[in-house]
Amino acid sequence: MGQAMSAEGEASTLSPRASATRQRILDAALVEFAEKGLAGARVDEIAARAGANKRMLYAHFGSKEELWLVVLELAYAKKRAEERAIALEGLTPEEAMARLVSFNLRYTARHPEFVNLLNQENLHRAAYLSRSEQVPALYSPLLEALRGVLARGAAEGVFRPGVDPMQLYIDILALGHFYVANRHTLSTIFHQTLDSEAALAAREAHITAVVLGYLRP
Amino acid sequence: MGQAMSAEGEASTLSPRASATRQRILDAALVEFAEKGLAGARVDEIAARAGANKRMLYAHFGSKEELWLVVLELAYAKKRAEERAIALEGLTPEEAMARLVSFNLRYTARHPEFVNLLNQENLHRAAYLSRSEQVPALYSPLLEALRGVLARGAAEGVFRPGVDPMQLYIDILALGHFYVANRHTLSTIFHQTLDSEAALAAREAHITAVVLGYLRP
Amino acid sequence: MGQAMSAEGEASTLSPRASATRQRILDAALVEFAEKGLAGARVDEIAARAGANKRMLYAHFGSKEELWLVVLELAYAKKRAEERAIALEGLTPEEAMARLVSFNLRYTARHPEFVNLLNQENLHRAAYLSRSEQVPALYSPLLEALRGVLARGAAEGVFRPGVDPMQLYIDILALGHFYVANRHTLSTIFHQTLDSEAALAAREAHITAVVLGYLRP
Amino acid sequence: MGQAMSAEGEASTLSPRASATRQRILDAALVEFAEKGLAGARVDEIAARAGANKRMLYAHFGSKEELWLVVLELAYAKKRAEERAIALEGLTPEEAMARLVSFNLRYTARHPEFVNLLNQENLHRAAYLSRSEQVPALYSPLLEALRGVLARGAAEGVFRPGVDPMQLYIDILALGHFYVANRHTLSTIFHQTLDSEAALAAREAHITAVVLGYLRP
DNA sequence: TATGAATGAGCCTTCATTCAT
DNA sequence: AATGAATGAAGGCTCATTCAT
Repeated sequence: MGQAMSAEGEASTLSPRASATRQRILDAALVEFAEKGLAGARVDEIAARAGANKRMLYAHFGSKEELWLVVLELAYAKKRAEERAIALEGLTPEEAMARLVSFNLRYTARHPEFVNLLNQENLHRAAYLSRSEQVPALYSPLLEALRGVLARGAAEGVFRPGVDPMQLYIDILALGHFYVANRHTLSTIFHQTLDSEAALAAREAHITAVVLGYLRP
Repeated sequence: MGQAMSAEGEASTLSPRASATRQRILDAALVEFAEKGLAGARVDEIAARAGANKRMLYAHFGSKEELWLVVLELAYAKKRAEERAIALEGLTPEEAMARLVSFNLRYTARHPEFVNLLNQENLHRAAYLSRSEQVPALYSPLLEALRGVLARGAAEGVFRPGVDPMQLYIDILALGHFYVANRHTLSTIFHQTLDSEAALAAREAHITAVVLGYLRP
Repeated sequence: MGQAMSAEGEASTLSPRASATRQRILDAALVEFAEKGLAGARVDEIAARAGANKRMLYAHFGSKEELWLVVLELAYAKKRAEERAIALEGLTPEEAMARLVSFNLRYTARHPEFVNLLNQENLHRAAYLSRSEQVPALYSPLLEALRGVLARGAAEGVFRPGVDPMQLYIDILALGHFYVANRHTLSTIFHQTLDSEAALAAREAHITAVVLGYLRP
Repeated sequence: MGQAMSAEGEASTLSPRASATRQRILDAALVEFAEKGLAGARVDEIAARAGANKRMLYAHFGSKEELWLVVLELAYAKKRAEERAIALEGLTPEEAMARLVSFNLRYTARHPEFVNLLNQENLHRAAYLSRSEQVPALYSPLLEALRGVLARGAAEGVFRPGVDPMQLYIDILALGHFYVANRHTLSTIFHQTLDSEAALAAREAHITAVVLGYLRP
């Protein structure tokens, strides 16, 4: 993974030069889409940022909307790849849960583009994501892993039983994602800066306590 | 701010006819902005939906962006007005908390426009909201009320002590708002419909349990 | 007729100013389309020629292709209106036929735009014309009138019997239209100028002789 | 002219492979130009149809417009080659004339690309053809042959005297070419299919009768 | 000879905004 | 107060053509 995982298959058939151009366009598109949204993003701007010709964007991706989908898929894949790298099985249930909570908050904070992408995609009622086959496939293993941790915790008597893994994963996403996604409006209405490392650490401690507190038997 | 302020403020100085036109434009703008976002919304479409002339839109609001701000302020004000109507003081701490959690989920589900508006505004780093004086003022009383409930619960021994009311309120918002805001992508990646009343009721029960479970001493 | 017969109905509902703009766009479009064809015509150029804003073109006609159809319909309607004004019934059969032949050659020569329009439309396999309801309706009366002349001539013993009016009308069109439509390539391959009034008069005499010579019993 | 000249001229100096590529481009260009016209034709599409690289097209022909000229010249040359093969001298004057009429209709019907090419070239006022030295040279012999037939017919008392061979040849072209070139619009306005073999045979009989009927003394 | 990648100009269309009435 | 017409500046996309290999 790591390197942004070029829409597999294509990379191998492209010349190094074309592949590099493609990647620069993807990088630029991610920035532009995250900053301006799908409707607000400008194709000219993406091309300029990529140091590429606009025509190349169309040669590689066909349209602004198809480019959006590829960017979205890559963003999901990248996050899931990092998340998957957490070896939940080797940790105590509490530790595993804390790591998941922490990872999601920290990843989101490190990658605010991701939340913007998701918000936009939801504005479009997931019209693009629903055409993706690869993204949903990324989440089945995650739910299974989470189910395992919950079962283990319940068996060990450290977690309450009967917790729905999907609901809990949504909680984990929500507690981190919402904070980051809404940091600007929240900062405004609460007259506080939520972007600082201190604020983030406080949030991390708090939401870890929320999840673990809830899971107590 | 200034002339971009709340509908009520101006209503008194406008003729009934002008006031009605203004209101129809606001209603239409809310729908259009919520559906398409700020960049995606079309001024023509708003005017058409409002059954008004485009020129009127400019006469009343000056520009698309100022219209956006007014719509946003009204959306915040409306939600807070309903939330304020919950008489937290007359309820047990647990009941008060459950009501807050429930209200926020249900309101958001009833008004998905609101989440779209917030997402868009965050995309713009709260650039418009930060020009509003009205909205932040709506949240100080809320935090005070919440602080009261937490203190009461701690004093009665039913809540853990030391809970930060702002963090908790963000949790409450997050657990409901994120679910609704991301229902399309979540439905896609989890192969489930999250829009149904049954799904919503399940979510309501779950997040109430999360908040109250966490608050246990 | 005369004045280019604005796509009826609409004219009455448009303000004089809008109607004038619309007409200027139509006039400009006819020139541009005739000179460059549908694909070669430039919307910018049409707007500029019309002294209008490009946006107006879209407000009135929706797209370049819809504009094309309107221009085409008007061109047909205009020619048929003039042709219809020939009172065939009051003439001897020979005279009526000669007038039809002559009119078609002269009209085409006066309106070379018309042949260019038709050629383009045929290149597109009549894709636009086939969406028109008004144009085909213009030709039924013509065929009836021609059938009447042929019958009269046969009855009087001056025309051969059994002549198909459609085939004959196509001949009349062909003998005039082809000459004008292909005057540039014909001039080139025959090393002669076919555009002059003298050449046109010679052609007129010749094709009249052809048609009447053929019709002899 | 020069390097844009006929395929044969260059074929001898090209490698077999290059020659084959050149020919495939010409074939593809004929199809594309005939379908879309000069402005509507796409260089990418021609190269793709030819299974060749776009760069090859430029290497062989220099530009889209020069390619157009070569295609046009070849089309003329091909038609004239077939027409020349009719041994007019060995036929009776009537038979010779009938053969010419028939050939022109049938050739045009078999090669509708040719009429599209001519129409486009006329749209451009023969700008490309006028740069050709080859094509006009093809038509002098034809006129001479036709003049011979007419003289023979007049001498034998079967044709009227004084017929201008050029005018008559234009008639022959017109009666066939116009029908084929305008078959789409004619079918539309006359509510009839003119493409069928039956329709074509009827046209053939009719225009033969027209020409021979006219030529009667 | 042949190719894939790249380019810049330009095309059709749309937008937020303003003018004239 | 309200309207229809008009505008100029992009915006997404495509084209003929050329470069680098």
